[in-house]
Amino acid sequence: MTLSEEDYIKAIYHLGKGENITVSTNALAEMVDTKPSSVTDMVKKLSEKGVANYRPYKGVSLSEYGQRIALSLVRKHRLWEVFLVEKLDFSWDEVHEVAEQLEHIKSEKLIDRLDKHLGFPQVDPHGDPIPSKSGEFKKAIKKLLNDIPIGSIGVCVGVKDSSPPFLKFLDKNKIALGDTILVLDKEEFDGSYNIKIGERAIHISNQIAGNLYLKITE
Amino acid sequence: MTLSEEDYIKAIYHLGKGENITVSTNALAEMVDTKPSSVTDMVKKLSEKGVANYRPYKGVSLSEYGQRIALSLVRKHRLWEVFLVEKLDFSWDEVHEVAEQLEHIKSEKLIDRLDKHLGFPQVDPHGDPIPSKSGEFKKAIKKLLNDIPIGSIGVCVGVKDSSPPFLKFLDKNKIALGDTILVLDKEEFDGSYNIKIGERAIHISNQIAGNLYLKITE
DNA sequence: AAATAAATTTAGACAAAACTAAAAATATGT
DNA sequence: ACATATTTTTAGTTTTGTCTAAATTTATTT
Repeated sequence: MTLSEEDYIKAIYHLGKGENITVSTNALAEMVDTKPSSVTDMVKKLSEKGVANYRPYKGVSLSEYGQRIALSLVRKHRLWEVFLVEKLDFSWDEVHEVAEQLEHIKSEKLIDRLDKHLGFPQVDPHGDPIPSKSGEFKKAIKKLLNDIPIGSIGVCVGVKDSSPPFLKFLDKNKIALGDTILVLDKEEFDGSYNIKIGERAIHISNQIAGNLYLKITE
Repeated sequence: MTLSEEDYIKAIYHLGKGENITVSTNALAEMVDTKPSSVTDMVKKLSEKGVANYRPYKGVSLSEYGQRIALSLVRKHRLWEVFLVEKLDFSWDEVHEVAEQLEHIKSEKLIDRLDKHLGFPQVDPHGDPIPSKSGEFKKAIKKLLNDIPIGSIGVCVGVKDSSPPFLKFLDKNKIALGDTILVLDKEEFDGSYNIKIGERAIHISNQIAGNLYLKITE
């Protein structure tokens, strides 16, 4: 696959939310930052190659084969993101652009070895799961901390309330986006939580918990 | 610079041996695996861009600017090679193809961080020096072990005699291509050497030393 | 120094991936 | 249901990097 073809495949995959949903020409054009007419051309080509199923005026979806390719690209992308954060000290929000380039490197051995080097990580720095070599992976969902079962592990991916006092609280308690959080238990009395961030256990009110989004994989 | 342009720049650089030598169209065509007529086109473009100096029928050389680009590509290539060997356990001879792709990734930060992650290596797995960020670097030369000064450090890059008995000797003594060798001293009596391979000190005859090529940087 | 050989360039085409403008199909509003 | 708006496709160009074949320049022989 060429670089462009791979970009389209990934775009179809992401617009279809991982399910095998048909996506529109316009949506695709927006996603890959090009004109609809260019999308029509490319989508015909992908269809001829057996990567996608295209019906004029009806949209495109990925074939089995196309999905395999998409998952392999997602796998590469997320492994590189882990590498950038864990080994090269990139921050949470700097990795995407570089991973977007690295995911196109063609070498099976490279990815296998990278996976091993990183200790076979299950999720990327945004809490999204990394597909296995054979393409299996669990879905991730974003939920408020007070809405997920005790014992879950998730990655902090956002806040509901972004007022200065709340952000200040997070800062003071060293809770940052990208942190991995384990939900230890919940107090029946006031609905407060004991959670663990890395090696550090802390206690937070129900109100705090209700403003923290975690990404968890079931 | 596009991928193709970068490939040409690197080819001009390597054919010119790092010096600023004028390179022929045919030689370039062979190097980048294309037809001479395509080279003519590209070389005109590079010249217009200020990357190269081209005179019809006379050949091309890199401009100052082109040389800076070439050195940055060489730097990236060699750093990635170190990464592949040191961190991902690739062997000596598997790294080139993958590094050839990785060198085109565009991110200054990525390379700076990679450099740091690797401990600011001075040479790649083939014993070739890694240019600094600003483009300085020492030349490497290939010499027989019995032809280099005591105290030198070099990387084993080849053998003069490749007969089975000699290769067997190397194997038995765990001397392999890519090994870093320190020349400790030379016996006046028989011209034999004490050398250190990694942490291991061994003794070899002058005849052995005369058949081992090391790459050293002065 | 003329004749031949080799290297290089020019001219014209092609494939990939994009674009613009116009046409066709589908969707929407009243 | 008809008119209009939106979406999508078609047709025809453009750019990048390549190619082939022919023409030109440079190098080598004799």
